[in-house]
Amino acid sequence: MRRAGLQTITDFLPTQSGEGLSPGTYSTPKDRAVDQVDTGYLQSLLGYNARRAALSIIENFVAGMAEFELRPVDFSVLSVIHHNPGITSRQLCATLSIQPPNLVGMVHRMQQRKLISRLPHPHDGRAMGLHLTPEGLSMAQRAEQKAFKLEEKSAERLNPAERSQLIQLLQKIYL
Amino acid sequence: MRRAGLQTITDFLPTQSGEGLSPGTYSTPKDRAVDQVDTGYLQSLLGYNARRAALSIIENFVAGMAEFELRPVDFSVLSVIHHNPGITSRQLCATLSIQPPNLVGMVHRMQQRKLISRLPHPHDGRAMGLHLTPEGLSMAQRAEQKAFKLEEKSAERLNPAERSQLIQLLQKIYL
DNA sequence: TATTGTTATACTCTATAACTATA
DNA sequence: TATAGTTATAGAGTATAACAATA
Repeated sequence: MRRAGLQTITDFLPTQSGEGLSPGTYSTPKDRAVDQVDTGYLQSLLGYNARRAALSIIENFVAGMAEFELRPVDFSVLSVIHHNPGITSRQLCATLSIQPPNLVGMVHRMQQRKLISRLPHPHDGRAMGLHLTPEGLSMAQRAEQKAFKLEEKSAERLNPAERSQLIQLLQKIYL
Repeated sequence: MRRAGLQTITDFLPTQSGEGLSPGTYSTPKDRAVDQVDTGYLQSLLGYNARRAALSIIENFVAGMAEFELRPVDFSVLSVIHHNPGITSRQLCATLSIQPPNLVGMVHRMQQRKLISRLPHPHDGRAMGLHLTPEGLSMAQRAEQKAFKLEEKSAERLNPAERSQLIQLLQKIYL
């Protein structure tokens, strides 16, 4: 299964922070072994750190949400419907940057699990409104509670002020 | 191609920050349309923000590195070899959390592009040391310079102190 | 017996094209 | 003509199993 693969890095990257390391030239002795790998340069890159931290949190999240059989994306879908009853597939896709064809299966499976129901849209005959069933609501509430505990675990080395500042800084990047 | 897909969310998630929103119960009128999607809950989750920020940076990075034909992972491989000449495939895999079979092709392609060379390991006949060619060194230097510019762009709304604090906080999550 | 590098391969995720029904 | 939802499908990423060569 690929979900465990979220711990893999494969995507990461960028560039130097304010006082970062110099990209300078390195002498390359071709006959010496590397005993300790120097990751200092990558660790000076914001993108590398963001990716690594995100993967760490996701890994923890995946493990903790296994009991509900919810992948991160499933949790998000459930949660967005929870807080936006009647939302359409299209709105959900726009909100979570999911391609419409890729949402179809997720919604279908959640419907089979009796977590969500699709009702006619009040004034658009093409669309369907997504709602939680009582079971879905119960699971959303329990999953959100669990998510809170998992977040506490991931951020255990941050105090409340740091945690909220971290979120603020992250939002300055992408919002 | 999938690289563009990095803007897709699919993975995100977690839980509530210190003073986050209440997961509480919501009334669900089944006959009303959603006009404005409320993303407040997800935005209170550290993991969601980390994932979104990482994707934003990656998207910017992918676009900016296109001129070098380097994906983020290629950049990281090149950069780690740059700063650790003679590193083995195995060490590289451990450093970047790449599965060994998935590194083979990357190394092979970079070798074909004359960016890296593989030399016998000084005291382990099974292993090969990875080194940059002169062309590889030149590209690593230029790419790292470009990465710095791209990072400045991604973090343009952060001052130097905020940028370095963001990195510190991220490292408290995963290190 | 364990490890390095490798091949082959399966599975998951993501994107695009094209269709239908309705607006 | 444009949009919501859908089907089919291609492509990229990631994982595991198994092997030869060397430690």
